Amino acid sequence: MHTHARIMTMVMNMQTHYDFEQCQQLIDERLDLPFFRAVVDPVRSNLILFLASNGEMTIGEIAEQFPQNRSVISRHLDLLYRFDVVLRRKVGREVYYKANSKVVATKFAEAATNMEALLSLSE
Amino acid sequence: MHTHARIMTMVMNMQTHYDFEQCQQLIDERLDLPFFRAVVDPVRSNLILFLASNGEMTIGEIAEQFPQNRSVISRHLDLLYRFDVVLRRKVGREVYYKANSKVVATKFAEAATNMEALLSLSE
DNA sequence: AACATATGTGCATGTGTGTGCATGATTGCA
DNA sequence: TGCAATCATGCACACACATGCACATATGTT
Repeated sequence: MHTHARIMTMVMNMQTHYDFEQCQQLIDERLDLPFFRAVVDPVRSNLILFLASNGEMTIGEIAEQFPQNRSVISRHLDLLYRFDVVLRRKVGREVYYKANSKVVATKFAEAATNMEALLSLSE
Repeated sequence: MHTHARIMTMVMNMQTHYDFEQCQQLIDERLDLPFFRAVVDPVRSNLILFLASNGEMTIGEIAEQFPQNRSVISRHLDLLYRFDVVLRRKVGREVYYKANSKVVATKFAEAATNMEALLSLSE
């Protein structure tokens, strides 16, 4: 085994014992909980995919396709907007929403990478 | 551009308009919402990292390090166990828990891949 | 058997949030 | 200006769930 590879393995398996506070901070830095709590929801995840596949639509058009009330859809979309998950623009009295797929995909990819790194502490 | 590459691009960008029901089913198949709703929680995500870094511990030992009551920690761990996020074994009257890091990392990686594929419907 | 320790569980409480209705605000149109 | 359409928001209600206490259960010890 090469020296370089051995060192890399040591670094990767460096076993650290984090206490509660350290875990708190690491999770906070590497896992965007508010984002995931917004996305990992039956209605909102459905909305994201729906917008990603159907393109830009108004709140009214979207709400027609969902069992929830229009005001409920409006609030869900507003929440997703605050997390940059969807984009919106106002045209007259209508508000058009569309998925911000890149952000969602990136967030999931980042989380996967970070969790992989965080949990691979061996032991 | 090669014919093969052109076809791949077409497939990847094939634009499909899913209705509510189809989105519901696709999300259900490709995003394990119950799993993420279990993991994406301030206390439970902390527990996972804590166990991943500190190795196997009893409920009492774990609870000493957390602000929550021991019974609360017990219930959180039991929930994580039901999603295969942690492993446990009973030794005498003590219950030892440890992180099932592989499952967590795999789930996040799968979700990232699936979301990337689901949301890359162009448009 | 009697007691101590570790954990599970029933219960009450508080908090967050999803939901729909009613209403207000904004914009377009006649 | 008056009216209709679209959306935002205040409000009440329901429900899920996190929490801690008290107690039950299981196991070890004397």
